[in-house]
Formats: sequence, C-alpha cells, structure tokens
Amino acid sequence: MSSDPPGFELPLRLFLAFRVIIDDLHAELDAQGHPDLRPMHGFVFQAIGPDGSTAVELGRRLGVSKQAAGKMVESLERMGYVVRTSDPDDARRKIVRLTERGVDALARSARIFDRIRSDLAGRLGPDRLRALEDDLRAITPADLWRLDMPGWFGTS
Amino acid sequence: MSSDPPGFELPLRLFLAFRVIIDDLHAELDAQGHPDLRPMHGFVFQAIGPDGSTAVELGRRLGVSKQAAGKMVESLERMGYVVRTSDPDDARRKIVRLTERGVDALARSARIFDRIRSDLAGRLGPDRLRALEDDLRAITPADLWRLDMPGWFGTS
DNA sequence: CCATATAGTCAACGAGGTTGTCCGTTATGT
DNA sequence: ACATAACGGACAACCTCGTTGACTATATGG
Repeated sequence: MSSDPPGFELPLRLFLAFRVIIDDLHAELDAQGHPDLRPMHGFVFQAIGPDGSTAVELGRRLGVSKQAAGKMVESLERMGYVVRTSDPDDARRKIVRLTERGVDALARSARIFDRIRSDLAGRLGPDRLRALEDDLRAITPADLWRLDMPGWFGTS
Repeated sequence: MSSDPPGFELPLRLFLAFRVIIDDLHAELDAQGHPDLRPMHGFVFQAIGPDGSTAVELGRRLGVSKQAAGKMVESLERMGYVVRTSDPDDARRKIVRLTERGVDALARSARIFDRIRSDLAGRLGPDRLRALEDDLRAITPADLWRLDMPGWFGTS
C-alpha cells in the first residue's frame, strides 16, 4: 500500500502540465512565423472573436480595465494582428478585428493544439486522456473563457 | 460515438484547475491570518528552504535576476515572513531565513493543500484522483520545483 | 600580491497593470 | 424636444515588478 502524495503536488503538476503544453505551442508558433506571440495573445484573440469586439468589451471579458485592454490592442495593432475600424452605427465605438495574420495565428494555434492533444493520446492512451479531461471538467467551472487573467503572461 | 474535444480545452482546464485550487488555498490562508500572501510567495518560501538561502541563490532557483530576488526578500521582510542575517563565514553573504510566521504560513499551506486534495478525492473518487496525478506525472518534468515563474503572479 | 569571481545594493528603465479625468456620442426620461 | 445620464475612447499620473548596468566589498586562487 502506497501513501497519498502531499496535497501540494497536484496543483504544481497541473501548472507544469499547462506550461509544458503552452511552451510547446509557442515553440511551434515561433517556427511557423509567429515568434512574437505570447501566451496571453491567444486569449485576447479568442476574446475578440470572429465578429470583432471593442476595447471595453475586451476588458470585461479578460478581467482588466478598459485602458489595459486598449494598450493590449495598441500593441497587437503594431504587430499587425488586429485593426481598429470605426463603427458606422455608433460613432463612439471602435471595433477591433483580427487581420489575416491574426486569423492565421489562430488557425495555426488550433492545429498545433490538436497535434499536442494527439501526442498526449499516444503517450497516455486515448482512454486515459479522456478520463483526464473528464476529471478536469468536473473540478473546474463550466465557462472555459472566463479566465480573468490580468498580468499572468508577459505581453511585451 | 462522441468526437474528440478541441485541443485547446485541455490546457485551459489544466490552468483553471490550478486556479481553482490556488484560489481556495489563499481564501483559507486569508481566513487563517495570512491575508497578504500571494501565490508566488509559497514558491519563494519553498525556494528559501529550511536552512535559508541567499538572494543570488533564490534568484537562480526562481528564474529571476538577483535584484528581483532581492526586492522580493525586502518585501517579505517588511511583511515579517523572513529575516536576513549575515553569514559569519562569508561577510559578503546575507542569509535569508523564514521567521516563525513564515514557518507557520508554510505549515498551514501544507495542511490546506491536503484538505483540498481530500475534498477532490471525495468528489472524483480516490482512484480517479490517483489516476489524474499519475497521468500528470507522466506528462510533466520530474523536478517539481524547477518552475521558473518570474512575474506570473502578482507579488504586491 | 594581484586578478578574478561573487554577494549585495543602487539607479535607471520598461512593460503592463491601475485610477482619475475629460470629451464626444448615444440613450433615456419627463 | 431637450436635459441628463450612461457609454466608449483616450490621456495622464502612478504603482508594482521585472530588467540591465555600474559600483563596492569580500573571497579565492595562481
């Protein structure tokens, strides 16, 4: 009979597993022509969505102030991943949209994530991977995109 | 037959699970007299270790510059969690040690982590929790404490 | 004995977050 | 219809926490 591991191991392993996957993703993105993307950017792209968004909306979704969201957009605009256009129906709003390059990064990310997942299925076995995902779903909130991560990743 | 989930779900769930546990920990620490501790601090305490450490060593272990490590120590010293004493064998070194309060925080953290783990064992079942931990061990590096997290958590 | 390496500290800077303020535009209520 | 409130965006000042560079004091080894 083996004894229980200390309680602090699980959260550490969860975080390490996250890091391993994200590091893999960004090594690939780097190799595929997106060396400047940082982990945070994926969340921002996702929050922008296919129809675009505004800085205020973005801030709400990401859990930061509208000013912080505005700075993020500015930086992504400089990198060529988003553009800001004015809303014809509301002169106050400026709609942030992904550029072709932004869409490309998002598509590549999706493909890389799927490749990583199938690697893991190969290592753990498909059933164990399923069970892992099921268990994680059981202990996390349902809403995947309510992450509220402010300065967790360097966005420089 | 159900289809595979998109590859991006797993890393998100891993991160969310980590967040859920860490948020739980710090809500408890808050209630038990350590409201100022932030997630990063646990890693710093661990890096200091029972025999103390120096700022340079700390920086190496945490993956930050010695100056950044020094600032962390300064802040923890102001909060009463560590003290700096001079090394009698080497007048250059100042050894950082946990205070009684620091040791208390570490002991409480360990107890809270164990409580959280047993909660999870109740929700998933002990076997599923074991399997989860085994699978995570399989996909993460063996060395738990080589985390290299610089500004991942707010330390304020 | 002197050259080099190490520990700590100070200063300047940058990234990225915050709050407060202001302006122009839209929505609302009487 | 018009006064007022709410909203979106931008600007400024500030904070925290990381960085690099320079400098001092102490060890250490040829």
